[in-house]
Amino acid sequence: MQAAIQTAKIKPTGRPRKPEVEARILDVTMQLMCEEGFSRMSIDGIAVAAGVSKPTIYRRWSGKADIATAALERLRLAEPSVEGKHGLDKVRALLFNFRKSLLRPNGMALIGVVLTEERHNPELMKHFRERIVKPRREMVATALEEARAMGEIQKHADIDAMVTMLIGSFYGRYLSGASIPPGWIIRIVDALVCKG
Amino acid sequence: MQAAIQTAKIKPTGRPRKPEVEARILDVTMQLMCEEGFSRMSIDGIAVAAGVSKPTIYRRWSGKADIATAALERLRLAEPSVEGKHGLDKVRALLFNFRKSLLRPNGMALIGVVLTEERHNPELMKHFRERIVKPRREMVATALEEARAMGEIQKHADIDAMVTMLIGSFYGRYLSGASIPPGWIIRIVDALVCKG
Amino acid sequence: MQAAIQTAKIKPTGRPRKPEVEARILDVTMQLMCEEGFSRMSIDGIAVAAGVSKPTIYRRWSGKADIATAALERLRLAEPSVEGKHGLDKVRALLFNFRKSLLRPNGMALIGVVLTEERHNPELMKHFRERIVKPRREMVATALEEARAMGEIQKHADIDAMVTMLIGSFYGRYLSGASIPPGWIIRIVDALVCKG
Amino acid sequence: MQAAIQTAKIKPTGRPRKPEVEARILDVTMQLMCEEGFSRMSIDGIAVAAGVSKPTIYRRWSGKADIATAALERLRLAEPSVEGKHGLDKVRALLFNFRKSLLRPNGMALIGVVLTEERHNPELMKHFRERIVKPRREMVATALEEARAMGEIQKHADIDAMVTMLIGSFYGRYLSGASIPPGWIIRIVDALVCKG
DNA sequence: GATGAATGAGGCTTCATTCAT
DNA sequence: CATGAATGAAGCCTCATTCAT
Repeated sequence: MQAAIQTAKIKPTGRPRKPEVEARILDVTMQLMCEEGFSRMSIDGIAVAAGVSKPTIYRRWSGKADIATAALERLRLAEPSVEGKHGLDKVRALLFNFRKSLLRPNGMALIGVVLTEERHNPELMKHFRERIVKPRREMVATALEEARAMGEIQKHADIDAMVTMLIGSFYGRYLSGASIPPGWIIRIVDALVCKG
Repeated sequence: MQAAIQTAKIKPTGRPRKPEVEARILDVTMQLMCEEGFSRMSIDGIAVAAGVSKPTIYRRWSGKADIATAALERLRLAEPSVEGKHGLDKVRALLFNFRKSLLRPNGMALIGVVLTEERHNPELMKHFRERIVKPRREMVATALEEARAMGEIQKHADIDAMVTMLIGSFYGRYLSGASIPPGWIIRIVDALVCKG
Repeated sequence: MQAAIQTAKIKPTGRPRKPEVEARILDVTMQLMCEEGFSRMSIDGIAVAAGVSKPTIYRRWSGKADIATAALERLRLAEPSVEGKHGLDKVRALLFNFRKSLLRPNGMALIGVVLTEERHNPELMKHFRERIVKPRREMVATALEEARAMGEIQKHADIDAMVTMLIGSFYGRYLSGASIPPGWIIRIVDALVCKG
Repeated sequence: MQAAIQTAKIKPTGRPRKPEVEARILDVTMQLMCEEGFSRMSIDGIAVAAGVSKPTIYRRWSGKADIATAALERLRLAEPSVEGKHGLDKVRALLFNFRKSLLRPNGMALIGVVLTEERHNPELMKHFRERIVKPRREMVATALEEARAMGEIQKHADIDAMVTMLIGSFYGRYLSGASIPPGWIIRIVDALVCKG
């Protein structure tokens, strides 16, 4: 990290790259990839939408797959705060955020892309897992552990399975064609909790 | 005369179609679509792999989207028998079949395709839901109802949510990057059943 | 001619060709050729419009050019009667007929076709000249000769040039983009006749 | 600043276009269109003959019809000088030039193209009329008016008809199949002039 | 003889990528 | 470094023609 900062201080020769260009290109790439899918997304389209020329893109990345990878790599799970919530309430709050992100336009499209491209561009899936899936799972798992500690769920609950079922239920619901109302979150959490 | 009309098999004139061609084309289409995705799949590729010429394809379908739709439309949930099982055992058996189909090469790819193409070719998603998702959900739901009747699960269990979570957990698991061992089925069913 | 009739009496073996089919195909061919031009005209289009299959066409003619040629070959200058007219009046009547045929939809299109195809299918131009151009020219020339005999035009008038100018003026007028009103005929005939 | 704006030749950025390419493509297009007709002419053919790639063409024009239109739009009546001639002499000189252009290889072919394409690409006919037909007609008309002023032709001569007949006679002659010798010009002018 | 099916060849257009200022 | 231009390789689709009943 320190090294990186030092490097940044070396005055680069030649015309420096405008830093916001990079971001704009990757933003546009992500958007187009979600809208069109990887194959249909064109470098031309990215260039036009980002307001740059194609060589400007190729100077930074080596090809279409590389750009897409970079766009995915930059992804962070932008999770709104769930401060102040605890245990199952926190779980529900996290799932509520998840729901919101899925309901955004093209909210599921990225999953389609990484699945479709898994064979051709495994990097995409890899980054998607690292940047999006894993953090979310960890947050939910932590909250569930807290709930367990609080006695809201059983001592021997299979937290890993629970995380997967909670999150997976959204995919399942989407693929079934049914809408995902806010109440869905109540239902799935209830389904896991014995109220005997 | 009436009889004649009723029974007359309309004699088809002209050269008959090679009978197996249709199936071969659609098989190949489905395979390529899973391997490459809709966009990358090419008519040329289908023609070569099916051993026919392109016009032979175009005589039957009007274009790429039409062929893909036909391939999906032809899909049926080919569910191996779960005869003799009942209640939760049947649920587990059904999920075991599901697992097997997902673990096949490209088992998840089709989901990627329909998600990616949802905007451009909504027909694909529609058929996927009708032919694959819905039948499977109904089978699992029926088995769960049976389990409920048998007292294996609670009276007021939210069966719809359970179906979605069970099936969805496979998607969640796949996207997490973890493998899906046979024991997974035990775990997710257990997670839903109170063993108070 | 007699021989032909005798030949016709020989009972042909096999299923006889429906005679009106031939005519229908050629009619359709001529029409499509005028509407679309030779290249754009398709055998498929002819077959569909004539209500026959493509091999039915290929059994009779050897290819696209052959069909087009046959269609042109069948053309006859269908000149409405100008009986009772003489001299310049007859000339004007003939030109009036000519005008009418040019003003029909696609009236000039055939000329476009034969000119465009002159290099690739010289037969078309040849038949067009023989069946259409030449007969019309001869009729006009004869009428002009009559007019000369009647003293309506000068003794030494260059009848060949006059025919060409009269007829050609319609092409010139069409290409200029101006309409061709009935009065046009009066004007061009007047232009050739000295009224000193 | 104002001055700067006014005089500044906008510095073009990026790789400049090879300068002669445009002209070469349009030349080739015109030639192929005359030789083959619009339909038979292919973009591939143009690209090869012009020594460029197809995208180089598509960067400049939006499609086949657009290229053809551009080629026609670029046409100018390249009329050799008729300086020093006046009245009917000038008319004859102009017609002599016309004759020469018609006798060039494919001299009539363009007319075939515009006629054939009139329905599908009316722009072609429009440009042909504007660039070629109209200028020529105006030149001939002007010369005829001069001749009239000089007393070479009658006061009340129908100049518009005369122009059309003179020019049209070439089309008529061509379609008749007869050659167009130099003497033709003498004959048609004589035919219009009373030598009583 | 007539039909519907099949095909090889080719046409238009676009894309990812590289070049030349 | 950024740009507009150029390109080879496909991709989709259609056509003239032939095949097999």
